[in-house]
Amino acid sequence: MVRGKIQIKKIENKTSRQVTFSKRRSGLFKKAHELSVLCDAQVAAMIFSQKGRLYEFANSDIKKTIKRYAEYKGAYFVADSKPIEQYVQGIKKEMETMVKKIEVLQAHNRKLMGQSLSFCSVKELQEIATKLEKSLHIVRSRKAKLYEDEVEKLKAKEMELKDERVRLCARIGERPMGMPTGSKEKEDVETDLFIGFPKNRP
Amino acid sequence: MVRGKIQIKKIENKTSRQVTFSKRRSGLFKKAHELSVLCDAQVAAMIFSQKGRLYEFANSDIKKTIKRYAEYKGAYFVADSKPIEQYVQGIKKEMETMVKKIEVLQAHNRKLMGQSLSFCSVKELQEIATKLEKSLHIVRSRKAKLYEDEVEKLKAKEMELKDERVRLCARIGERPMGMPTGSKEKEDVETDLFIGFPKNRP
DNA sequence: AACTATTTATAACT
DNA sequence: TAGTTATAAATAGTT
Repeated sequence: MVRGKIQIKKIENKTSRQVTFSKRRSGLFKKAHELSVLCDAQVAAMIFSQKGRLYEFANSDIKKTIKRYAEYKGAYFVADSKPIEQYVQGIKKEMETMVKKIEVLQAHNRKLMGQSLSFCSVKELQEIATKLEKSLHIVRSRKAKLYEDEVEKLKAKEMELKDERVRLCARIGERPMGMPTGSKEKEDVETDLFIGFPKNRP
Repeated sequence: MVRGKIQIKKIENKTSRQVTFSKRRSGLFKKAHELSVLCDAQVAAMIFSQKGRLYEFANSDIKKTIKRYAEYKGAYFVADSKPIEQYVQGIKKEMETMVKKIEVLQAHNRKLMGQSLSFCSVKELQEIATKLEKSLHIVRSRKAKLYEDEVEKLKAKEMELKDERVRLCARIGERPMGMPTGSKEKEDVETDLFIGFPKNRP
């Protein structure tokens, strides 16, 4: 039984403090629940016991409530929560690496393009020149190869067309005529109609 | 006066709902305070009214309590709080841009180095060759200029040294002797000590 | 965890 | 919004 009103100050007896914690905690959560239902409010409560154990109540998703709280308050206070912080740090490091990579590539590019040579030594210039010569050689070879291939292809096509012509002439004139243009006259003559004795007969 | 126990369900009358909200809210916070003091616990509570107004209680810094809660729970749930989310989004976009930039630079570099030319057209190859020729020309000119400068410098130095020699000789031999090496023998002869009659005297 | 005397909270009203 | 009061609800100390 309650003998009188209690003072609101820390309960020194460990056992009764734990008991009171348990009772009042459930009382608090009950009240919180009733408030949320009766008044259609969004309520969240979190309690850490002395031992560090967490007890929580929320009528809706507590994370949403905390987020809403964060937005209401400006949200920055969660900025340094560790995992995100580490994540952002990781990204930043990656970015630095990228920036350096870009700088190196740009420098190399500039030199290959004949820019920013003011501080190059003769040796360095010689190296660049050698690189450029090699590249130029490769590019020219490649270009030459492409031309060569093209010529090959055209030749092949030409051959194909000639064959076709032979075949077609064979079908029309009943015998092949795969000769170059020069021989055409002769053939024309030979296939002309002729009345009377031929001139070249004895 | 209380006529009987009430049902825990939403109070439909707006006015009494607001009154009850106000009373029970303060009751809840009072209980929360008492719990925190009596049992030495860390307590935080947040309530959003129907109108969206925030009421909060915490015996210590509420932000610390929420942080502790976040750590206890794994902290990821705050990852998409808007400002950080936006920040991270911004960084990611920047990274994508960088990645693209690197790819472009690398592709350009490769071509300038005579690599990955397999899918280049003749026209493209010609453009690359032209670039390389220009670069090579610039690099060679630069190299030539450096050599030229070097030669200039050496010539200047030579002149300086000659002048110096003239000046020194003038001080030692009391008259200038800025002649090339060929005249040296003669001067040596003339300044040698000589005992007896000179040969070239009549 | 259950009991219960008493305090505390609060619903209905002013 | 604040005060009053009858009554419900919570709970301190105990078993």
